Amino acid sequence: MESIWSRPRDAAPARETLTREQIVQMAMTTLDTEGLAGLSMRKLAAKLGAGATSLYWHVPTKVDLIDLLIDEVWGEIDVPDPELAGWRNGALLFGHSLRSAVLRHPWLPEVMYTRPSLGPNAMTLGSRGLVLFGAAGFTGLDIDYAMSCVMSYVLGTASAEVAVQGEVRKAGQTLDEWAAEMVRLAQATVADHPVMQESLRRRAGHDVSRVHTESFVFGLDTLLDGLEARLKK
Amino acid sequence: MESIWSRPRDAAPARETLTREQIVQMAMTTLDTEGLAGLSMRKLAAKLGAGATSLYWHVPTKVDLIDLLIDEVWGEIDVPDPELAGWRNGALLFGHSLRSAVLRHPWLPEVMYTRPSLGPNAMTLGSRGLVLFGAAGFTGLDIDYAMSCVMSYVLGTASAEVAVQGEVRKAGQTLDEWAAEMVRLAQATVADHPVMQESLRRRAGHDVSRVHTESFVFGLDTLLDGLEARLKK
DNA sequence: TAGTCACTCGCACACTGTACGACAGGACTC
DNA sequence: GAGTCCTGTCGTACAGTGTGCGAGTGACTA
Repeated sequence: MESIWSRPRDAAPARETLTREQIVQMAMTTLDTEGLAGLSMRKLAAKLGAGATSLYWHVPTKVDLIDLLIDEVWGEIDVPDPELAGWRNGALLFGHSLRSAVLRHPWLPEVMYTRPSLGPNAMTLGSRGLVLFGAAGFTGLDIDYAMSCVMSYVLGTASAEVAVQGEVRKAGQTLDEWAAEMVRLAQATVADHPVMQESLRRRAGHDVSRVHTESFVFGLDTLLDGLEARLKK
Repeated sequence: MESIWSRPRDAAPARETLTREQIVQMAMTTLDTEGLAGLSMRKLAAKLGAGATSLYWHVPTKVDLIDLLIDEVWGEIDVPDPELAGWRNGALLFGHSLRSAVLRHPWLPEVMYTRPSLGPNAMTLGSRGLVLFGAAGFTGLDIDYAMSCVMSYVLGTASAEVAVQGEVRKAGQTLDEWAAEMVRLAQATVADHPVMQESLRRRAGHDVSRVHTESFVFGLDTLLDGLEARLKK
């Protein structure tokens, strides 16, 4: 449980100097544009006009830096107040906010499942989420369960979504070009999977990213329906 | 869309020789016991009594090797025939099978979200899943949506679960020791998050891995409830 | 016997995270 | 003003990484 959150920060800076905030921000834009593989301490330092090992004064290790970045993302998500939106609307908004954060930061799934999130933003995200599902009427452990099943679902779908987006970008195609090639290639590959072929044909006509969104909404609605039903029992 | 699946395999071997299957299997046990960071081509080759670069005759790159390993995992999951189990029971069993596969191979989340799965086992998994949800009564794109929301939910929860397990193992504690320390530490850290503290206190009494399972079942049931309700409309 | 193919492997390259210790400059104490 | 500390920078070095290249070896075929 030794983590960057449990160690105290240092006092005030003295002269014109690198800051942890600068480092985090530059790392964030690097990650967003070049992906996890594009982030090295040397390159990051160079972008900041600093020597490679200077970063280590501000940040203990690269892993800790990434923990900071993850928590930064948690800070971007908004969890509505159930008083204002109602719990179901709030959960819906929360889900969409969470998904779009993952889509904005496609490197997140690659790193977030290596370590539980214990940073300050993760904490307030958790708190507000619990408030939301507590307001819905859940009690005891069910509050936690309701919160975490919505969160897991959203992160799961969004993660899968960025996986195909990453593949597509690497191939230098548009999503629809990729999907089309996928269908063509499937004629040969999945010859013995008629059910799979049918599924591919179903999607072929539609805009790929719309299908992704629709699929996401379908699942989220279904899950919230299930939660609502559970409340009425 | 250039992937290891689209390239043809080579002909028969000649003399006593390394095989792709050996490599895959050894890599699998290494990954399961030492994690992703413990797998390097050099060390893997050494375990097989081979030179490092010999592996590259059998496998194009490390990334491709990992693709093979991922597909191997997909092959372990069973998707029941809806004729035998009924769709809801089938989906339940599928979910549990999927979750336990992730728990057996905790390195999976770290790699599976970097690229869509297109291997043969992924295909049959997909096919059988579609059959299952087709049998439930869904039609058109809804079949795909139903299938993928269950899959995303299960993978999402299981991924989060292995994240805390990994942290715990790294700390060399049992799950419950870790949880206890977590609660203790939270007294200070989350002082301004009373809702979070309450949640931690709720869990404190219970066996941690039982709570995980319960949480998983709660969400899966809820999701299937939602799907069932959708069918009746 | 010669040649070809399947396979192995040592070396080398460019790159990684980061420990260490030397250094510089501002701020404090005497 | 002199000395000392604390904050911050950075060059060098180490142990590792994935993998391209080309030389080598054994078995089979003509």
